[in-house]
Amino acid sequence: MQYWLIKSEPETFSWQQQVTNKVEPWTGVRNYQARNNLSAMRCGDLAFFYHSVSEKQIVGVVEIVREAYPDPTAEGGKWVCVDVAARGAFAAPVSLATIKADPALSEMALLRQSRLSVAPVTAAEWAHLCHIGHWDKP
DNA sequence: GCCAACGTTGGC
DNA sequence: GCCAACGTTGGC
Repeated sequence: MQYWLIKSEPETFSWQQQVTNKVEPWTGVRNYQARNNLSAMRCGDLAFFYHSVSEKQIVGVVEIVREAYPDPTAEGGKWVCVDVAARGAFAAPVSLATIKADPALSEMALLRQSRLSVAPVTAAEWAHLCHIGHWDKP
């Protein structure tokens, strides 16, 4: 069981759309490190859904429901995508400013490598963020 | 294989 | 809108 953080610009694909669609293919990743992270995801893994650019906050949680397969939006089968399903919104979205200000989260991949759109999250970071985001589902 | 030029992401 | 941090491309 691993934890992740996936980014989306809300103007491109938002949490609200994720909730409406329920299951969504996470396509469009064109970065090798992010692709490696996608490939390492397993069914049942959980990921934070982060709104980048205009909001810069974690807004909800998704579950990986289909492991890496060729991204239909890419030519040549070079890139992969996974399917994710909405598992619930953060009652209190956690902003990037909050994450930056929290010593317990200072080592997050999100901060260390801001351009990485699919990043790993440690179990400790996950538990801490769920706590301050008031997300108490299993 | 190196590196300058260019493009993209994402925070400010 | 600007800029820092990366990543990619292409000339040498």
